[in-house]
Amino acid sequence: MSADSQETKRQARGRARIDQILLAAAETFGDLGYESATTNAIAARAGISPGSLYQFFKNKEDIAHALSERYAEQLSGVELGTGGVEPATLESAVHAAIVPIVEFNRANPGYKALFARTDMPASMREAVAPVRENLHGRVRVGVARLLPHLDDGDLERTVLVVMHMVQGLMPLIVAAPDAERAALIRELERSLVAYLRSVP
Amino acid sequence: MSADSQETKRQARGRARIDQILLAAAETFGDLGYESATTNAIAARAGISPGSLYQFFKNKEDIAHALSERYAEQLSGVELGTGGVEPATLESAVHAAIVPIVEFNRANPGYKALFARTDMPASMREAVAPVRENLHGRVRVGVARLLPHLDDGDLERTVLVVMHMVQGLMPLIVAAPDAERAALIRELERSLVAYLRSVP
DNA sequence: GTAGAATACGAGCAATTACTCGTGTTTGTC
DNA sequence: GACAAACACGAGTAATTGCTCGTATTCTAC
Repeated sequence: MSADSQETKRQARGRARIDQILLAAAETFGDLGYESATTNAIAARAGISPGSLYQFFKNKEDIAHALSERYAEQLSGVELGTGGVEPATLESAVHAAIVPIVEFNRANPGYKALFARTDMPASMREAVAPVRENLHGRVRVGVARLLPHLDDGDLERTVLVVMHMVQGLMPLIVAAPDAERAALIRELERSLVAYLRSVP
Repeated sequence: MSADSQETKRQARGRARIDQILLAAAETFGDLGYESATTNAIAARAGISPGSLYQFFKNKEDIAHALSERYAEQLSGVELGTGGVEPATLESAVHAAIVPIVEFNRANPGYKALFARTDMPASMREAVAPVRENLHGRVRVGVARLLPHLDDGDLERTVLVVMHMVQGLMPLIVAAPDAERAALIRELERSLVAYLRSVP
């Protein structure tokens, strides 16, 4: 996935460049969206030349993939629950998952440009697989704990519905002013709780 | 909004061309998405030259806008309820709205390429305004009837949440195979019913 | 029938953009 | 210090694409 097929031995300087580039890419994707973000703009934002960018990433999609891996790592470090303690209610379980997800989305403007989109060119699907799988797996575990009686098919479908409900409302939440955002988060949590309770 | 500032008097031939172009645009948008669909490809699909296309639309965005207007018209003709008869239950009211919306999405593959996207370039927002306003207004009427006690702010928020829940699940529903689609539609309806019942 | 408007063509322009390549500099290793 | 590998540059290239323009044909109004 990296720039070279036979791994090049990165120097400290090179690793720092990769960080710069991924940061610049995240910002540029966040500002302009994936397709409108040009590789030259990313390089400029990172303070390097276009040629240097391609020393570390073999193409634009490779940048998206690396960024996706980085987001997946960061997400792995985010607790989406009550941290081992059994949640008292469904409400508190949902709340404990939604709050950090919203924070993550707010803190990473490039995230939504890559993942919070319904239309995605086939080439991008593969690039963003790391994050999707990370989240999907964790949501499945959470839903299975809440609704242990579901069979595989029903569980899978419920997970998909939950993820799409969250994804559908997230742009609204992130874009809203502070006061309205709190209200929207309550709506999202309420819709999830109500939905999960309604599962037979 | 049309190609010319001082309206040109369309002949029957011209109106037929506009129909061809909008049909070709809808198909091309549906296949490739808005940005990847080239005007030359639309012209080719419509069986005309690029030059002819620009006799009727001043640019690509103008095509999207005209298509949006057409979708808005078609949607106006779609009954999103029980047709004057008071619905017996919340379930039946939701069902009566969701079924035709899903059908419309399935029948118009270009629709999702324009509207069912979370990231939308600013230039496109204006182009798709006709459809958004049409749907928004009708959903507001429906929600206000179901939840007459909501004040303006709560009503508006509830409408937004409902629309984004539908929009979030629609790609899943449209893409699913027949058997799974029926199950997903049930999930969407159940989540909407549960959410609306949970509104204080 | 004729003038003018509408329709039609398609080669090609101007701008954009992902990416390359020749060249030069810095770093790690011995 | 010498050598190779990593890093860096940025002008340039090939391809794409939205759109134009000169020209030719068809329709409508009178």
